[in-house]
Amino acid sequence: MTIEVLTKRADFLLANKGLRNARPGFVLLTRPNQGKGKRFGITVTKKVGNAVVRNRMKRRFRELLRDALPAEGLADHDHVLVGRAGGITRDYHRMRKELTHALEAAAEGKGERPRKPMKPRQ
RNA sequence: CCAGGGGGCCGGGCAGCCGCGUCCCUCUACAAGCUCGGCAAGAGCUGGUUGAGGGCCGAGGAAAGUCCGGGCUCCACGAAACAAGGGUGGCGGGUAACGCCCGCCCGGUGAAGGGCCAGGGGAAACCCGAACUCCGAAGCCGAGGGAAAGUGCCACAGAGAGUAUACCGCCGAUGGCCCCUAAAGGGCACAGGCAAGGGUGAAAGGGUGCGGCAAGAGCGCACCGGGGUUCUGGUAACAGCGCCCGCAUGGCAAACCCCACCCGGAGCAAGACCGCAUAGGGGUCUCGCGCUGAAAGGCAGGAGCGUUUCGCUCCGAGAGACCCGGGUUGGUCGCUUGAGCUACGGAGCAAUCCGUAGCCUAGAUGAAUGGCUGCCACCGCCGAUACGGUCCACUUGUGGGAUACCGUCGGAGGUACAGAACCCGGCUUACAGGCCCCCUGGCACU
Repeated sequence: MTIEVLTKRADFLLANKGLRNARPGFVLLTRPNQGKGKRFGITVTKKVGNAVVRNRMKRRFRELLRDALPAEGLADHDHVLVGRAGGITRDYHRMRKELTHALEAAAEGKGERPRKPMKPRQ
């Protein structure tokens, strides 16, 4: 089974209404998507850094998700990782374990309630 | 060796595991089209899609800032002139072009050093030589056209700031007054003369010296500066020699302005096509509805093209304003062969250009070009060490001592700035660190 990538802005806005699980390097958003399979997306805002920083963070997150989702991902859910300050400097393997725990918490229905949708950027 | 400078190049490497993007190839599956077939079975070909495997290539010197200049695309465009606005500004060259680059000119700055010189040493020859000042290379800096075309401004301070001025001061020859008088002389600072010195200032209407004078002053002279000009050299900017002028017109043009030259506008969200959507949309208000014709259309008229002339376009029975609704956040093309890169040869001081041969070197779009691990490399820091060198001593191959230096060993760290988004030529800014080359002056040696 292939894992699709989210590309539409509307999908990200919907995911923002799902469960939030924050970790030092990232925030994991999960939300059921009515049987469209496992999908993922990555959000790194300009607040985090310049283009080099943002691209590097996206590559690391993509690597984390590629490793984690097939086994640990939630079926028929959208997964969105939001970049935070420590996303680059934090040890990769440590973040990998943190992602596992975040996914487990999401599968059990734990996590914060959704925040209010942010104002559209750009 | 000392001193002062300039430029170019690179900007981590290797290995393992896993992964991404374009393109190509093989196989598999699916349906389609075409051809061949007895129009049967079937075979072959073409492009597409799904999946698997393999191969090639895959960020920068600034990809950045978006400050200039182009290509390309669309819009406007009949032409020229003029106006407006913007830009550039020593001269020559290079270039597709530039506000860029190269060479040169001018002004300023510029180390060691040199000239002049007070003075010192010396019997002399000669030597040393302060301050001021002058000459000093490469390099660096210069919005570097015009201030005798015009207008304007020059704050504060100051007496006076561009028709110069007279506060302190100097003088008071001449005239006046006073003293003493035979005469000479002396005094006062009244008339008046002066602008040297002081003071103010960013700037005081050439500077230094000598003469001159009552005191002064280009008043006269010498040198320096400045202006004009003949000639010579140079493509030119300009430079040099000579002659003349006693000096007559300070700064600001990044204040207006004048002169010369250049310039249509918008940008790949350009633009083209496909799909979707709208169904040639709806509502309200205002103004208008001339002639001809069956109609299409034509004419009058109106509007626009910066202006003018001729000319062109549109409307011509509808037009305008406002509100509501729809589309532009799908796809394909544009999209990478280009002022291209490399090598060799040639022209040129150089920027750069010419010739020949070879090469094809990212095309993503929630945006590929990577993630993790190990080893190495480089850098400074901390610590250890007398094993090698530097250092000291002498018995000249031994001893001593310190960790300041180069090595050696160990440790904890760091490895920058930064990510193509249509493409080029520049500029500017950011940058851990490494490598290389060159210029100029001086000293020493050969």
